[in-house]
Amino acid sequence: MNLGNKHEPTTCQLIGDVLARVGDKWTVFVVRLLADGPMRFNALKRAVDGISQRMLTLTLRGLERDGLVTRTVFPTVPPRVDYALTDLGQTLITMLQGLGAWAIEHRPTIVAARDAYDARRE
Amino acid sequence: MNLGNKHEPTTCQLIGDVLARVGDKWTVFVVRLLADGPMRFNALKRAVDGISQRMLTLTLRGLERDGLVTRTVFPTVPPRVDYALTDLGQTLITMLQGLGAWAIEHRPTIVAARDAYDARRE
DNA sequence: CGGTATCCAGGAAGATACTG
DNA sequence: CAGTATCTTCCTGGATACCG
Repeated sequence: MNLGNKHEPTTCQLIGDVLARVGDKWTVFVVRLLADGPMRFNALKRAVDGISQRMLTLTLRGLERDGLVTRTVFPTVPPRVDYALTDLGQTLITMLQGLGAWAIEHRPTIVAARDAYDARRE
Repeated sequence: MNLGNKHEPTTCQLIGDVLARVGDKWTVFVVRLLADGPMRFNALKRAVDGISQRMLTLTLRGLERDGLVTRTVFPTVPPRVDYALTDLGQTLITMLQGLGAWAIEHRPTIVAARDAYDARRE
């Protein structure tokens, strides 16, 4: 960890923070789903293929903590909990679209470079 | 958007790939430094505070493999190896600037949300 | 239904030592 | 100088079981 002695974080470190938040295994999927509207816990669990209950909980807690997602409990029986993006969370969508566009545009190049590299080393 | 198709990668998964590449602990720092021009191995090591030789090597190999960075060996004594961004690597810079702008703009909000959350749970 | 609590395996990353 | 090799430690995430 390199938070040095400077009092102001560098842009690099800020980017690092964002990526630490958004760059984990599941966050993008969850945020993307919530972009279309609020969802219940098990709806998310079903929609995000392969996620464990534990990881969904952790992901949602992290997003909630950073003010990107709200958690609303309806005290019914059986209980119901809705998750929804906050305004701040919505702004994330735009950024993710940027990432998505870049990914779509350059993926063929990257795959080709990867294959070439692997062939060279094989 | 449709997420059900399992045969072609969804945008979400593409974004996930990008984040897996760029979202690790050191990549952003290295790319940011190379944005200003080529650098030698030890220059990078000195500039990226706290990185181990091992992790710098791994980071650079990964970037090289994906065609984001070139590795040029000068067969001098002592040896000299320059790393530089490729054109593809340059396009990453723009994206990182987007992330940086988002981070700078919303960081206060996130920190506040985090503090509020922690206070609530404390 | 919507979680927690607990255990465990596997990979990521640090420290250190050695090499062309 | 620019790495590789090895060891170890730490953390992430999966599986499972249980609770309000």
